[in-house]
Formats: sequence, C-alpha cells, structure tokens
Amino acid sequence: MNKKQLIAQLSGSLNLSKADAERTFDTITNTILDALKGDDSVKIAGFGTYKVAKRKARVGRNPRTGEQIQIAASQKVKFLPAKALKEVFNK
Amino acid sequence: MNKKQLIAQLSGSLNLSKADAERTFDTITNTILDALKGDDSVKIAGFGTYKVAKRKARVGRNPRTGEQIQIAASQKVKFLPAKALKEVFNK
DNA sequence: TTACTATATGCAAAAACTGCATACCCATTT
DNA sequence: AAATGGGTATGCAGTTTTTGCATATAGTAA
Repeated sequence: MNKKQLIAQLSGSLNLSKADAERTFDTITNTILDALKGDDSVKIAGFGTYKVAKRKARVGRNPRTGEQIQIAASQKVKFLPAKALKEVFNK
Repeated sequence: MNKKQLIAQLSGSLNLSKADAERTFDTITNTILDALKGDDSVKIAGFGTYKVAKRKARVGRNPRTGEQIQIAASQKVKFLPAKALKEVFNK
C-alpha cells in the first residue's frame, strides 16, 4: 500500500475529501517529525515509539572493493513496536 | 511526547475536538495496521515505510540464570525512514 | 488504580550498515 | 496518457549493532 491508497481509504473512513484526508495525514506526520527534531521521542500507546537514535562514527567497508571506509556519525529514526503490535503479528 | 500530548497538538492544528482528533489518529494507525496484517508494506512518501519483517528462530539466554533458551521465529513491524527523513536529522 | 513501558543484566545469532550499479516502482509533469 | 525523474529495493562481504530471552522494579500513561 502506498500513500495514495492510504489516503483514499482514510478519505472513506474519516468521511473527508481526499485533499482533506491528505492534509490531515500530513499534519500528523509533520507533528511527529517536529517532536522528534526537538530531540524527543514520540510514544504512542498501543502502536509504538518513534525515537531518534544517534549512531557513532565507525569504520566500515566497501563490500565491492573490500576497502576500509570511515563512516561519519549520523542519526536515524527508529520505530519500536508496542507490545500490542507484536502480539497482533505473532498469534 | 506521548499520545495525549500529540492528540492535544493535533486537536489545535486540525481544528478538531480532542475526541475527534484521537478518533482520526486511531483510524489512521488502524488502517496502517490492517494493511500490514494483509502481508503488505505501507509506503509513505517523504516519511518512511512500514514492513512486517520475519525473524528467524534462534538460541537465546535467560540473562538471570544464563540458561540457554530456544526462541521461536516471530514477526515484527519495521519502520524504514525515507531518505528525506534521514536528511532532516543529518543536516 | 490499573495498564503499559523502560531499564538492566549476559550472551548468541540475526540483522543492519557501508558503496554502488541496476532494476523497479511511484509521482509529477508535460 | 505517456514520459521523465527520483526514491526505493536488491545483492554483494564483513564488521558493528541490535535483538531478545526472564523477571522485577520504577516510572509513566490511560
């Protein structure tokens, strides 16, 4: 499922136009992103937690050439599924 | 940020009551979950992709006793941040 | 208050990460 | 509707990172 299909379905369930459904959806993702930018984590009970994980610089390797490479520190968004979410997929 | 705070903020941005904001939010997460249950992945352009990842069975350990334990195969929801999302946090 | 979530422990094995080329799928534009 | 551009998936190896086990406690949320 891609974003377009998701929006179409939400448009139905929420009784909104597709444009409004998309606006609503974008507002939510942007709110989550803004919170994460503020170095926060976003916990959503029953769904999961979004966290910004800091990754240290380290030595990697180009798998094609085998050559060693210095990898810079970086950050990435991690999603930790809530307990309820795991159970859905393991029962 | 927790769910309550997120809902409060969305209530403002979306010009909805908190109850409606929460209903809207829950509808979205449920829609995503349902899609994932159907063995699908959910791709959201500019945000990321939710996927169900299969995890193999393996040998674990009770950290309290040190005893070895067989861990069954399982599934978990993975979130892969989109390129745009990574850039936000690395610039 | 009741429910969920984080933490903390040791350790084995799975999985992620890196560069990069190709194939592919999606979205936007003409 | 078709074309184009861009993000994303895949595969490769080897090292780093994460995962997840049991369980109690502490903290937070509904």
